[in-house]
Amino acid sequence: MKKTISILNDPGFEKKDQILDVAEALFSKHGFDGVSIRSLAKQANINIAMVSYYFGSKENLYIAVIERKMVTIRQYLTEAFPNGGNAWDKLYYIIDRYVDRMVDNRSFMNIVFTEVASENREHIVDFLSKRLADNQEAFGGLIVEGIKSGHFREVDPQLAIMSIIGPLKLYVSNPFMVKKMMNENTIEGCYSSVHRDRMKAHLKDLMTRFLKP
Amino acid sequence: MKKTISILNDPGFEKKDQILDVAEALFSKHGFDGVSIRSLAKQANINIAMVSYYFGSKENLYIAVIERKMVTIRQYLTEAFPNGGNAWDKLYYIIDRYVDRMVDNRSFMNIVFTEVASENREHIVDFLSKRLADNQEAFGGLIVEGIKSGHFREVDPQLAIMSIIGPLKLYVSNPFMVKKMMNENTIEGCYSSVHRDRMKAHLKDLMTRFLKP
DNA sequence: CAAATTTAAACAAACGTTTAATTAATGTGC
DNA sequence: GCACATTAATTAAACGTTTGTTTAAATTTG
Repeated sequence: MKKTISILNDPGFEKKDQILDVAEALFSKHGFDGVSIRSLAKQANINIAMVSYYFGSKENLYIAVIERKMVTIRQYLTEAFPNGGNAWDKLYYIIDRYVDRMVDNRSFMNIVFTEVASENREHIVDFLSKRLADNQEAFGGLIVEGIKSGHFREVDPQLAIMSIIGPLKLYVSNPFMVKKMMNENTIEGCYSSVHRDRMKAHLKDLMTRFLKP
Repeated sequence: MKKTISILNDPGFEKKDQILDVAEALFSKHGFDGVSIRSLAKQANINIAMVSYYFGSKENLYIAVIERKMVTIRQYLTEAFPNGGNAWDKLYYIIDRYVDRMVDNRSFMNIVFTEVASENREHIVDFLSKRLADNQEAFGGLIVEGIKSGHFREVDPQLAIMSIIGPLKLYVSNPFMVKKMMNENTIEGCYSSVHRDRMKAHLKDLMTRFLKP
């Protein structure tokens, strides 16, 4: 027995997480079908049988990758929203948080968007699209409120949401393109605090000009 | 021999194009590795050996899908640009055209973005990213010009480009999401002239507010 | 010792591709 | 226009690999 019997750790926690980390990165880059158990095992320095041992199957591993991050995403959603401030303050706040979350979880977000677009595994698609909808409603509700309170002009909330998520998704899911646009040599450089802040400032500026009456 | 020997048609033109049509749709939705020759042959109503017969290999078929559409894309780029009009007119014109092109070639654009993001096949990535860069420079040059002429305020051209392409890419590559947002039941409904025009109007509105001094 | 982990080997199924035989279409000489 | 040779198109079957998964033995751990 290698496992540490602890209330804090699941059995096999470290190795499972090590596999999940590699799996997330690979699934994000090459898609479900583009990742073989053997290549994954090689990169994670494990025997190919360990995937079945820990997760049962490749599809279960894929689901496990998603569910692990879903816990994090759910925490985001239940986080306390700042009470004070008007619609503008709330919008700026949520943009800041959203950029950080998307950048920090960009591998995962890639998997989510790809999975939802492919419509291959119905139950996963349903599950993920609900979570995406929750996220978008956070923006949507904010914009509707802002319009009601008179802080924002009357815009189509859904197009407003797309104007935030669109550029941000482009930023986190196309490092090759972004590298060129940002004049950076490494992928990490693209997501340094400099460019993050640049994106935050831009999205806030863009939405300010778009929403102000 | 079935082929019609004609200057207008390549030998086997119709069947090749029939295979390419199905291949483009499937590669777009499931990715290169997600498409098997057998499933493709079934959907295209051909024998599995026909892919090798016409294209040599699966990867060559993939390249053929890309190259076929590249001819169309190149035509777009060499099209005459309207001479009259100021920076605003040109911007509105190019947005209208770009939305139509992206929507009409959405399967292909999906393949392009996925391929560039995966960085799997270096020579294809290089080739495609150059074409993408050309497209983006069309926007970029326009914005820089507009700033110089005083029609636009001084913005970061690259972030401006991302603000156009981002929402548009979201629109054409996530029909599942868009179906919900647009309250449409079918994918075709999402790309009807109604929603196309809606997207055009929105992007023009968005950029107007973003760029006006 | 006993239970959990790790391993190498083997499994059937699916993969891309090739083969050899068959069918369909065209060109040629008359 | 017809028979025949030729070339192209199409097929079913088989090829060798790679796939995800399982097995049974070996190793590590408590």
